[in-house]
Amino acid sequence: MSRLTNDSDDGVFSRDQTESPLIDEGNSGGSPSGVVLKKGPWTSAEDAILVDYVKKHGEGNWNAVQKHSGLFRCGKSCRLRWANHLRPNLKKGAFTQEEEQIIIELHAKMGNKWARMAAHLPGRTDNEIKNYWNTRIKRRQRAGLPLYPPEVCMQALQESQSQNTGGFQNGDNGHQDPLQNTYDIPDIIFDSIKSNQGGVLPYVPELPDISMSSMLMKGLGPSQYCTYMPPTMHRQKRLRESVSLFPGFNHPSVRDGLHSFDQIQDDTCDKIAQSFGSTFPYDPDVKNPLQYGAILGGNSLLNNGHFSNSKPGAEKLELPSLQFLEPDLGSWGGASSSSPPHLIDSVDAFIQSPPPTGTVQSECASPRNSGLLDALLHEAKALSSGKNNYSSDKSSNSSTISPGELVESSNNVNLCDTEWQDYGEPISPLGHSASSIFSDCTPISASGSSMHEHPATETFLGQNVKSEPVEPIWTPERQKETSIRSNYTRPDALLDSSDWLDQSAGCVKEQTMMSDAIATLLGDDYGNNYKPTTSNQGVWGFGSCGWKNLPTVYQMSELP
DNA sequence: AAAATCGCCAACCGCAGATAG
DNA sequence: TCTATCTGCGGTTGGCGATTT
Repeated sequence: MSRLTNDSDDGVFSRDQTESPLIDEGNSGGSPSGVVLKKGPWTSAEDAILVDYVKKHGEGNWNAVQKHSGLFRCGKSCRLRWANHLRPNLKKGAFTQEEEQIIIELHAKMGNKWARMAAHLPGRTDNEIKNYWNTRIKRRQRAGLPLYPPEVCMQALQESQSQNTGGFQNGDNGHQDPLQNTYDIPDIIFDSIKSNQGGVLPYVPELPDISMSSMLMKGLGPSQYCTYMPPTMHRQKRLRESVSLFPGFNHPSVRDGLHSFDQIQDDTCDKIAQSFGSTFPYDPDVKNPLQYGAILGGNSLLNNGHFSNSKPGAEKLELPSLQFLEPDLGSWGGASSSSPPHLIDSVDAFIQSPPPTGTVQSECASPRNSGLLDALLHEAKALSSGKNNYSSDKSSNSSTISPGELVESSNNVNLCDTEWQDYGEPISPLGHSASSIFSDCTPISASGSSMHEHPATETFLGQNVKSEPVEPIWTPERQKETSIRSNYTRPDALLDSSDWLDQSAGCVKEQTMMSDAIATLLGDDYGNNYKPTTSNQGVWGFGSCGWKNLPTVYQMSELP
């Protein structure tokens, strides 16, 4: 048959090897002589040969291994085996928490640059990191959790702001030490922020519909909006995963009250869908982050009555890095009538733009295989190209919320507004008044109707917004259940139970949805390992104090 | 107890850049 | 300058054990 079996006298080839030798397709690394090269798992004998060869000849010239060692493996396979398993100083076993944190940070900065990431993790291979990340993606997506902890995004934004190097750096960020948190964020993001501070709200009628919300949805992971989550996962499993992802929930005090944490997500989904009248059909083809953003914007448009012309089947633009986003985007993108949670809306409102009018992606194409935040930055750069087009002409963009409306909306929620002012307003992590987020996320119904009442029309920012409940399964019982559980989505919500009643009841009539959204947005690693840093608090008002109100929000949700 | 599902891991594949001839 | 080869990287697949239904 081949040398594969004939030369087994050296002990290299085990029985399983000779039984089904695979023919190397002859691509790079294949045997030029056409000998049958083995594929599949390596045996210890093969490992020994390879190790011995490398000891003698050093790394490299992998194709010569087959020629000189009698090892019938292609060069690529040898290199891979050596790099991933045989080379010295390899660290085996599960990633430590520190390593995981580093990976998260690195990925936030680099994207899917596994090799670069591996360079920052001694003893770890790119393959390991890649596998870990892919598993993490699956797990968190299934659990409806954001991919990145908030502090990662906030840190990225914060440090980018402080960096202020005045230029968008090239896509190759890997040369910087991510461990130093030198994230490369285009200044455009912060130009917008500064504009907000100056009272000149960015209004970008001609900008592609890339918004901070979409950026956040990407950066934080759209998965916090579990609406796209495939409903196939058993609730118990989701509960398990949720708990595993929220170590804090293992605490008895929390766990005892968490009779069905996964229900939170379901409820969140229900509420969101209910509130926005969508089932968020899954559409894996919709990869357009811009459309994604447009849809997000569409929500804010719903809120303020200026509906966007984002529509189903809009241009499909590829994500620079699809990864886990694809289905997520699709879930949103497939429903023009649907809207994501309010949380993001006011972000959009500040960097709102018309729906994509062209192939913006081509203008801001991220480097190949870039990661989420990476792609995010490129989008932002594209945004920057149109930044100068800011205009106050509201009429030119029916899809844009006006600054005035935002201010107005902010005033509707004095509680949140005040808190944010106390902690750094108007600089918010999202580049604008955080209170506007709260206000937007906190539908103030003039009629006082609650979301669970399926109001045919809700008043957002003084405008009537049609709400199209999809699943008439929302019940007061479920709402109560959800509200209670919502308190557990952020462990710290349990800590503060005294002052929330003092808060304006008018601020929170419909808190549940928002709290869920925020919980999903922050709850993940917040409850896990989010240790607000001083810098976080100081710059963003996003530290523990900055979110002081969140527990209130949750607790308020328990109001009858 | 069996089937289904999932997570983890290892390995392969294809592409692209670098380098040598 | 062109071509072939090597090397590295990222995406994907498949196997296997564990867990769940």
